[in-house]
Amino acid sequence: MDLSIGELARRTGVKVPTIRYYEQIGLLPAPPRTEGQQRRYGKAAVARLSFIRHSRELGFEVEAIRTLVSLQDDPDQSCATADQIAKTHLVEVEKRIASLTALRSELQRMVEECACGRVAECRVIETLADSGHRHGRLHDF
Amino acid sequence: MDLSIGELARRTGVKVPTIRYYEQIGLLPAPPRTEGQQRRYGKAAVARLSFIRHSRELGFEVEAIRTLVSLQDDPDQSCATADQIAKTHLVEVEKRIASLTALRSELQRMVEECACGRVAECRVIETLADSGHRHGRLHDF
DNA sequence: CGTAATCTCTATAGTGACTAGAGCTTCAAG
DNA sequence: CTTGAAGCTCTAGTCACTATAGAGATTACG
Repeated sequence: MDLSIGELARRTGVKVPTIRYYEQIGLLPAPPRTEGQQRRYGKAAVARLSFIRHSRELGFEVEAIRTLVSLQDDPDQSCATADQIAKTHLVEVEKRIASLTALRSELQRMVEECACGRVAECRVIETLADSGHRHGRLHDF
Repeated sequence: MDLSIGELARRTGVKVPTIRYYEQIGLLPAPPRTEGQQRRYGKAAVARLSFIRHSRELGFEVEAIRTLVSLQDDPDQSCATADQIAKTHLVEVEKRIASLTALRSELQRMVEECACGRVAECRVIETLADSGHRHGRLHDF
């Protein structure tokens, strides 16, 4: 096992520049290099990068992952922290689902009611122009 | 009706710097100014900014909104374009919901199975470390 | 009318999590 | 030994804002 960055990328599904970026921000440890300064990775790197990737797929932020990987490195510790991170994230995800579901209904209504005539009668434009909506945060998806 | 930027912000729920940003990127027209160079807005600005805000809430990207506002300004045009934008977005939203729902199940399973002992037996960490997963795109939330 | 509090101005830089490009060097195959 | 893919560093760009600094304008109150 002595993988180039490209090989590691292929095995983990993480792009090459992203791997270098993770190293830069200290999420992935700097690996040994060849004489010509090319990175060479071992099994541990594949495991850690897979962990990071899966965590990102699940929507965990890099800061949360930083905590999770440090927990993983210290297996005698209590996992209450990991549990808490996962629970918090679960709440976030549930909020997003609720928000997107509301959005879907609104879009469906917009599209169904659009008879595709002139804009003057268009329900899509009309719905968007309608300002009678709660003022929540904009980024709640 | 001669609103300061702060007043406009309060009425539409869009933050002051965001309003200036929208003007900068040409989403909101530059309003007239007082002698001291302060922006003053009328009814039309309130309407347009509400439109923009609601569109953003619904997850439309700024580029899509640019098209939508130009459609709104030109009410004799066909609304097929607006309809198309909404439909495309609906498909996107449905994908996100599906993705998040799958994610929720995984998180729920993780959290439920965590006995909160040591990290060595933690299901949260274990699930994340499990690399036996499909390689989809990372940004599909 | 004076002054203090608040608001607004511009400009620049920072956020998160990458992504893209330039211009070079190294490595593995033939 | 040559070729060309893959690697290297570094900088800048993405999206949609958000934050900060330091100045000037406006408003409310006494």
